[in-house]
Amino acid sequence: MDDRDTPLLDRDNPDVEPLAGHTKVTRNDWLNIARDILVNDGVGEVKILKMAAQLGVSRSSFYWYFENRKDLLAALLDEWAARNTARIVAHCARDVPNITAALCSFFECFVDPENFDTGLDFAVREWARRDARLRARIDAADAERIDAIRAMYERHGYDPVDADARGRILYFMQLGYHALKVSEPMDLRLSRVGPYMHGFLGHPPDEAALAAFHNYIKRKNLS
Amino acid sequence: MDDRDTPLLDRDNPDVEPLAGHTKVTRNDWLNIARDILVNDGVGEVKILKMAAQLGVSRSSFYWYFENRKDLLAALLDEWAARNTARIVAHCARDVPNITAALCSFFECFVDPENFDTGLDFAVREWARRDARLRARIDAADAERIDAIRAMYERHGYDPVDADARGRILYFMQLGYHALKVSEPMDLRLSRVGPYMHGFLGHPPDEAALAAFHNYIKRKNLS
DNA sequence: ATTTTTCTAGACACAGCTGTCCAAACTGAT
DNA sequence: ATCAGTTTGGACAGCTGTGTCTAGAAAAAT
Repeated sequence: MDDRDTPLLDRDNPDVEPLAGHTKVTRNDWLNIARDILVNDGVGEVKILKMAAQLGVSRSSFYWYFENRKDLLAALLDEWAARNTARIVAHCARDVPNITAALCSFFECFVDPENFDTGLDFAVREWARRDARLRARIDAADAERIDAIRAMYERHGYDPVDADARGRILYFMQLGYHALKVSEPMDLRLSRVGPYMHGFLGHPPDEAALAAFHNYIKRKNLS
Repeated sequence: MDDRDTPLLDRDNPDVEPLAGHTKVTRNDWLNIARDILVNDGVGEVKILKMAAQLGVSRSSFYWYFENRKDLLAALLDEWAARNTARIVAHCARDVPNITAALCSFFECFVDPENFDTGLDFAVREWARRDARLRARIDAADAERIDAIRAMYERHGYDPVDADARGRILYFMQLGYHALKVSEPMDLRLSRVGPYMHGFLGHPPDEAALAAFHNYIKRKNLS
């Protein structure tokens, strides 16, 4: 069941400068392990006791870095907002020559886990089932994301009503794709981008922009 | 947060014969309330203490009807298997004149909550995240359901490979629809059945069977 | 060298949940 | 009316989790 190993700790990470003092773990370590549990097992399983054991550190050390459990969870939510919603908005706001390139920019978020963490996004949605205020925050995030897409369409000449409809379709479709955890090789996935795009745009996509997107994927070597 | 009221108890239900003895609750009451919590809040929240409070009964009464918490959860799972997988299989196995009618029979499961409880299905899937053996049981259920659909296609003349592909598409599409919790009025939903059907079949649907399906919905007055 | 700061450990209090045991209540049958 | 069977309540033990407080260890600052 728990064959998952703990994420790389800062003390074992060569990219992080050696921990000062007799520090054993960092705030980041707690956040990483908590996010890991959140994504894989749900909020309910984010337990200080369990994390302390996995980190090989006393439970009370936790309270040096966080006020309490709520504080940690709030930090995870802030990270979620920054890592997911903000990235989508930024990608949609990019100044690109045409709508095909704009959509490619949007898709970039979802093919690169560095940008949009789908696991985190769905874990937060699951979490919201037990928390009405969080549910409201998610609704706001969805609205903000959809609005960014709508604005993107509008900037490229779509009239407001059309832009709104297309924005929603694009967003729902993209999240639905991930909700079902479809797993297909990247080249198969890429082969469908053209036809999809035609549907999303209402006209054939710009081939140059499409080719650039394919290049981006190859360059980043995403599988 | 918890503005949900407890399901109708047998002691308040006029359709159930009055409880014998000084019985306050029934095994069914426990199951109903547990299923309710499972669907809305997840397995983690299915707590004997909380349920007893909601039922207005002592916690130890629970142990008259169930061995322990695991026993209750196992009962819920058995119900899930019977209520969901078995219904799909039964609907697919029906002896109907043509493939259009067969697909309509399949769809019946999903428009009528009496047949297939989507909330329960997804709650169980969520539950399985923390339970590898349950995950295996779900995989088996999915396989069984898909196989039933495949057999349905085959009975109506589709060759094995084609039947398999169409079976998977139909099943994944249907579950995906519910995963996204799309909420649209039934008439709008119905208006799309024809076009969908064409896609699922590879040829236009039989209009008579389609009309019969529309009638079924109206007769059952499902919204 | 000592003092201060930073971080960790251990003990304690407390709350929530499970499961067991036994007594009590109520009903239906004899 | 009593007895047996059925269902519930209350007390107890035990486990897991949170949060607080205090002492201690190690490095950094003076």
